[in-house]
Formats: sequence, structure tokens, C-alpha cells
Amino acid sequence: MAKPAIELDSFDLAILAILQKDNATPQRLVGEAVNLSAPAVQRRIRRLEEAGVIAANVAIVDPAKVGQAITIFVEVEVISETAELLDAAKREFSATPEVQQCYYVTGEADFILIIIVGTMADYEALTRRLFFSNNNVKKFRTFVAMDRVKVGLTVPLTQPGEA
Amino acid sequence: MAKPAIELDSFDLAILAILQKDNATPQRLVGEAVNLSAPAVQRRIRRLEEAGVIAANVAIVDPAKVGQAITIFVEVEVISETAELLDAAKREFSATPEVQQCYYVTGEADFILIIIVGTMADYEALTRRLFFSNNNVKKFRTFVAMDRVKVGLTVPLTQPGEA
DNA sequence: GGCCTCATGAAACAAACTTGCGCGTATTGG
DNA sequence: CCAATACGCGCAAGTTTGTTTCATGAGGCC
Repeated sequence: MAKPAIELDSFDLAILAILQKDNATPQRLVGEAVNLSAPAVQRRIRRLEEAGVIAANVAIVDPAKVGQAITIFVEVEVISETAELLDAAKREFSATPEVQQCYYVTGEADFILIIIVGTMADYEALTRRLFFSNNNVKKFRTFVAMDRVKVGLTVPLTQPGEA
Repeated sequence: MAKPAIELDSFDLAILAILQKDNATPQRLVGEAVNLSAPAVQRRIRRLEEAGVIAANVAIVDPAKVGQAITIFVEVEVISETAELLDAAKREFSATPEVQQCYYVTGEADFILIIIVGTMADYEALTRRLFFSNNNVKKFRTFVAMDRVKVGLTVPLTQPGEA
């Protein structure tokens, strides 16, 4: 949104690939990996951050280790799809900490949520708050994750050819 | 997995909350925010990393900015749920870069995938490779994301009370 | 061909991270 | 109830890393 789209050469892609896996990598090592000096790497990283290509630098916390062991998917179907009501739903979902991810999708469902809770009781309380007390929710389907096979936000990086 | 579970006091939770949002925050500032000295913060972070509470430190890349603009959900239903076939599926999904996330779930579906591609043609090619050529895939349902309302892996942090 | 722009690398500088040490506090055992 | 131990803290010094400055060379445009 900030910048429409910036040019990404193979250096940028190589740097992104590294930082996507571990952004604590010293710039010196990144530089060696991509055949660039540390300052050059530093400048490129800054540019990528300003352009929004790098949206954030975060630590990934293992939910199970902090007592939030249950991952749940919810497909939500709404009654009315007016822009106003959709925005209200988006805002409410976004503001809920247990909602890790929320997508507005096509197809039989309207929203897909990924939720993290400590116990099923917590989830039940959450459904009451988010769905049952919301007049615009027609129905919702719950899937409980038995195994988090692969979890990440890593983006496949290919050539910079824009879509 | 490494350590079964370590004690997390309110300092640890406060530190995690900060690093989950921005792990480039200098330890000095983290220390000020939680009323601890920088070395103390540093020791706690190291402990959290060794215990696996902090699973990784990564840069979040905006898919749209690198030409991977389409997010897709897929519910996959398999024919046979033998451990062997499930493991094979898990390995194949995990090894596919376009598959950002993969969960093994209860309910009508068996797997839920979150996929990122540049074009629908890419997705079509992917379905051919992952689903149509896999004899164990009974059916799959596709949802295309029109809006990534909220995307993150942020874990809600409450008191350390284990579940 | 000359000028301008841009990105690079080397070096100097500043900031952050890391380690060792002494101290206070909580815990355990007598 | 008191002593010995273990744990984690803060302070300060050393080291690594990140950042800025500057001069040079490559490429595009008159």
C-alpha cells in the first residue's frame, strides 16, 4: 500500500529468503551468502522495510509452550454481506487476540478463522461471544487441528515478475 | 519438544508479547518496558529460545509485494487414513513451498492447506500435482481469499497456567 | 563524449549484544 | 529459627554488530 511495487532483483530475493528463515542473521553473513558487503545488505533491508515488502520482524512463539495448545479452524457464514456488516465483522475478528488469522473468502463460507485457545472451554466461550451473540452469523463449522503439520508465513520467492 | 515445559513468569510473558510484535526491539527498550536490565532480558530471551518457546525469529514478507498475490484455502479429504499414507501426504505438503500452512484436522476434512500463488494458473498446476495425481485424495474444496483481514502467528499470552 | 544518478565497498563510528562479577533474595536443610 | 546454597539481578567492561560517511565506478541520458 505504501509503495505500489518496487523492483526486486535477485539480491533482494536472496536476502528475503534468508531473513524469512532467520532475521537474526548478521548482515555480514547475509552479505557473504549473497556476495554483497554488509552496508549494501543493510541498505537493501531498509528499503524493503520502507516499501512494506518486509511487513514485520517478529519472534514466533510456540503456542503449546505457553499453554495455548489447541488450534481451531472455523468457517463462518454470514446472513447479510453488506459492506457495513462485513466491516463490523472484520473489525471484531481482528480485535480478538485468540483469532490468529482471518480471511474473507469466496465460496460456501464467507470467513475463515484460525483460532488458538488453551482449552475447549475457552473455545466454547469464544464461540458464544463471537458467533452466537452475533445476529449476522448464519452458521459456522469447526475443525480442530490434531497436528500442525506445517505452520509459517513463508512466501515462495521466485523471479520478480509481477503478476 | 525440547523441554517439556518451563516456568514462565510475568516478565517472560511481557517480553514475549513485545518480541512477538517486533523482535528488532533493542533489549534496552524491552528492559525499560518490563522494568528489567538489558542483560536480564537477554538471559531470559536466550532461555526462551533454548526451551523452544521462541521457535524462530523471522521477517514477515508481504506476498503481494513479491508477486504472490493469491491466498487460497483447500480442504482435502483423503481416502485412506493409514499412518503411512498420512505421513506421505504430510511430507509432500510440507515439502511444497507454495503450501504456507498445513493442518491435520478432525471433521469432514482431513487436511486444511493455506496456499500462496501468483496466478490462478499456478494454482491449477499445483492442484494437478498435489491432488489429481495423488491416488489417496478423495476430494478437495477450494476457497479463494478476497481479503487477508488478519494474518499472523501471534499467540495470545495470558497467565502461565498450563492447560 | 560529458554529465548526472545510483549503488557499491572500505573505513570510521555508534549502538547493541554478550560476558564476568559481586550482591541481594528466596529456598532448603539443619 | 538460623545457616548454607542456589538463583537471578544489576553494573561495568569487552566484543560483535549495525550504521553512517565518503570516494569510486558503472550505467543512462542528453
